[in-house]
Amino acid sequence: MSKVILQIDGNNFYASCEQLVDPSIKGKGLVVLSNNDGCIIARNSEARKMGIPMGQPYFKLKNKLNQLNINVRSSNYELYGDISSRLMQLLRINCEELEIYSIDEAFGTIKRPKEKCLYQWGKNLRALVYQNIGIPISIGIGETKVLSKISNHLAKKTQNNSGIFDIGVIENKDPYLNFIKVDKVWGIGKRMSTWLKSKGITNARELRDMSSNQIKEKYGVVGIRIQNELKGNLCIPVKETSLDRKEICVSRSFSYPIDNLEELNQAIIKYVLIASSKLRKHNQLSSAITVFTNTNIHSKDFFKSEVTGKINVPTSDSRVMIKISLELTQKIFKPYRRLTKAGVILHKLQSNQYKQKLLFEQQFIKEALHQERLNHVIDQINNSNGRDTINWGSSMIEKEWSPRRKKTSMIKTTHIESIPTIYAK
DNA sequence: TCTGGGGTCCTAGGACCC
DNA sequence: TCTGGGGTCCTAGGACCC
Repeated sequence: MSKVILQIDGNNFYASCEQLVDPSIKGKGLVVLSNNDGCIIARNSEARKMGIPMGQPYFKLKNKLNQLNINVRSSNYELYGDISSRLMQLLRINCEELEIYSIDEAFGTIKRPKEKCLYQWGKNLRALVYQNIGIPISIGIGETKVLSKISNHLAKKTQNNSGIFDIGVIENKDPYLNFIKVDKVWGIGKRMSTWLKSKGITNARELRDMSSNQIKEKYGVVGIRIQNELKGNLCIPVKETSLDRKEICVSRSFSYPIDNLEELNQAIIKYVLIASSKLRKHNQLSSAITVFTNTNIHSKDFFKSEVTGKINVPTSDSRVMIKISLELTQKIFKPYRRLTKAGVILHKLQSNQYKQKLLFEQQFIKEALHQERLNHVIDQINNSNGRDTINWGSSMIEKEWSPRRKKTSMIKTTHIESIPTIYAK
């Protein structure tokens, strides 16, 4: 029995979720837009067949989408997050280890019984997920993460595998690796693939067989690991997902450019509140904050500015973080710039289990505990009644610059009042 | 007119130490 | 003109991912 790596993902995940809650759009073209209705970030297979590309700005394709009668949805992360956690729960039961890699993707491990192909096992899991969650998945199986990724790709690309591919039982992988373009290999991005192509390396098989010295010289351990994984040597282990994040980032584009400090302050406060409540949800504390802002990245005089500040005593207290962030915001702000985006990042996160004891006067401790309880109560109210039900006064100002989301599916799986009504005939 | 958001990991180089 | 050698730790930024 040998351990194999699984790579499992939801097919066209966001689009599948939208179709799940609105079956009337099944079989028709569908695209999902990014925040601010900016870009196309997901499309179903019908839209793909009609030639709708990924990542393109919505305004450029609006007419085409209309002509082709393709449905459009703003992204509804609350819905996708809920479907995702149901999916991951089910996968966790069916794998030995599970690493949740992103909202729609996980790596897992299971034991392979004596060189046996796991096709039937995968087929059963796929059916189970479809029956219980209602979305289609693809399963790639291989000796390493990089190979299981390639397997998953093959599962999607080849017709007769019906969403499952097991490259682990294939002795001569060359024909399959020849088929995978080098820039499709997991870990090879724009820069590396440009360099590889200049060296005459165009597919995964050639990357596997090229001189490792050459890779090492240019890309160090990162490059070598990818090559080794292609050879079947496990270098990037599956690590069971801990919920301890290393950073928390909250950023948004504005619906229109802003150029004054007040509006920037309001935005930053709002993002700090979201970030700090995430932090508390994970029982973590932060000891450094970055605030940043920038103008349109596509404009000629692109401007960006960021600054990081330390927090002396690690905290998850909204009030403390707002105070520090506003000082930082002063520093990043420059007048007469048309700012289109801003955000905050919390760094150096630690578990609040080891919270530094505040060895100061009784009064100080009392105040801190008080504040902790207040934050907790605010979180509870917002969690059960929706974000922004109750919040700090400074964040309640009317925000015209808030991102646009005009086409959100109203149905959610996390609010009882949004559950659709079904009438029996 | 309009071009997303949230992460991880690695490395080079600076600050500081003896 | 010449200006040690070796560590560690931290940070900023690059590259990549979905």
